[in-house]
Amino acid sequence: MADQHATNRSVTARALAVLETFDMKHRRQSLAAIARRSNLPLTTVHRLVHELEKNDALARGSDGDYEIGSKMWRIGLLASVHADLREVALPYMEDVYELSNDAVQIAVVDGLRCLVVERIAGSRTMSVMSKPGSRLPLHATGVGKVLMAFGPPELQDAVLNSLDRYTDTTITDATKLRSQLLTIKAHGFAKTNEELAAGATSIAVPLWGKGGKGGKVIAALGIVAPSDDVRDISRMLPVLQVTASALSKKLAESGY
Amino acid sequence: MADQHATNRSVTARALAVLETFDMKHRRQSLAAIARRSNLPLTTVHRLVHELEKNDALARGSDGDYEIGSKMWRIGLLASVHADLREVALPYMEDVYELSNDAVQIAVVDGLRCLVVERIAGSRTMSVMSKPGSRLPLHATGVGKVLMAFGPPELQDAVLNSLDRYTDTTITDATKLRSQLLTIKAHGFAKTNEELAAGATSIAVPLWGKGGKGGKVIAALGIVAPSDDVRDISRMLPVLQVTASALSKKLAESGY
DNA sequence: AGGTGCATTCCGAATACCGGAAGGCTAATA
DNA sequence: TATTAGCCTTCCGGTATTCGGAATGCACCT
Repeated sequence: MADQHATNRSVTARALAVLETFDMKHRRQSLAAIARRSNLPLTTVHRLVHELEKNDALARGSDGDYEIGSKMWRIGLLASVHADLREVALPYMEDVYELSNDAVQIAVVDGLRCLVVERIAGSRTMSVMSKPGSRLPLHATGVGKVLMAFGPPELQDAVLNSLDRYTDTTITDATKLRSQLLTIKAHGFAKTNEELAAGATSIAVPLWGKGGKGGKVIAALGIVAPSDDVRDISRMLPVLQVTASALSKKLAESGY
Repeated sequence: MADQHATNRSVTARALAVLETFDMKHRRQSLAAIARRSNLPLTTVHRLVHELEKNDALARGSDGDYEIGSKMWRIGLLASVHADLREVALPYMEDVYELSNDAVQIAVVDGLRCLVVERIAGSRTMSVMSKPGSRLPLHATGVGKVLMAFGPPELQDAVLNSLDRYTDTTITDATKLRSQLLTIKAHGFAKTNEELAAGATSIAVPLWGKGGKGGKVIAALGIVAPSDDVRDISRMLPVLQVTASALSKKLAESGY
């Protein structure tokens, strides 16, 4: 199984595969590294990478390594998550941060993961895990569980089908999680306790698009706090709910 | 002349051409619109767009229109302008903003234009022209003139070769601009007065990478203010210079 | 009912892409 | 200095992939 790569992939798909070998941990890569990570023959990558470089999609550092070019950046800014969601949500997130002083984040569903669209936090806060652009597991984060709970059944089934473990409190039992999702949907918020990383709790609520609570959940808003904090993270629930309600309206206005 | 398009372009180039038809004014486009704007046959675009959609590079709205997908956004965040420059510069820019209350921006050279990497400004400030990701002319902006003045001669020649006019004070005389560039290089800063848009002045200074003032200029930091402001924009020069110096060191540290 | 604009499917022909093989380069090894 | 082990690059013949015109089906005007 596992995508026998190479053949049977269009040029476009291969080119994208090349671009996808880049991530936060691999911002600069040698030609050979790209070839390895993309499962493509070296010569093929060589050709593709040159083509991409010629078109400013990749840039080449002085040491010969490749990196994502500025054209990719410019194009990426036009994505809806950025231009529509992030742009509108940021001021609201700042309001929440003022009150909580814990990391505030907003996320959407992306495939079977949860894509962090924006995150604000004090300089010292928590893991590097959830930078904007990170893709976290749906079942082990507050925002993720909200997105699952309010998402389509197909999504739930697919995710429930393979629940990776990250800590010893990660919920990996499908039945248990499924019932938790029902509770979340009923109560309108989700909590996690050290399910992704030790020492971190989180709480999250849904953001609704056009049609308000009758419509669809388009994103989730949540905060992450150290689990040894004497203040209970639940105290922030009302703030999150009020903010989510205001933000939802705003998002609906701007066409979401 | 003028790229007879179509033939003689690789698949990769065509795919990128498709992506490039998107910009701030065209965030969502129909298939036909993409075809028109990319100068590619409709069927060809149809195929490419499908391929891109299948790979999450494009997404399709409910109305059938296409938009840039989240994958593009994620990849774009890895670009050096974003992850290295913007990330480091932002706090410094905020300091400047505190003091000036005018739009603060940072830009790099991108081809024959000047790419706005980040900009902070009060909600009411100036043109929409310079959002992050915008590509402004080099010869009619403060940051642009700095980048030209300290840039390689080839860049200067190329730009001086066609100086578009935007206002009646835009400098379109190559000789005049060339001498101004010398002054800028000597004094270490550039000013503009309504050269890109009526009612706006600007002032800008260079940011140096590794090697300090002996090294290369990697970006420019500037502020834009209404030209009818009673306070002279030049009062901010010292602040810009001090900030630029501190920021340059920081950039050098983080490998720039 | 005819016209315009858009999206989609089909298919034969052409060509742009594939990727193995071979050579050149710079370090590290012996 | 010879030897290995990386990496990057160029070459080239064969074929799989892409190309795009033509034709169809919409939905919306007039």
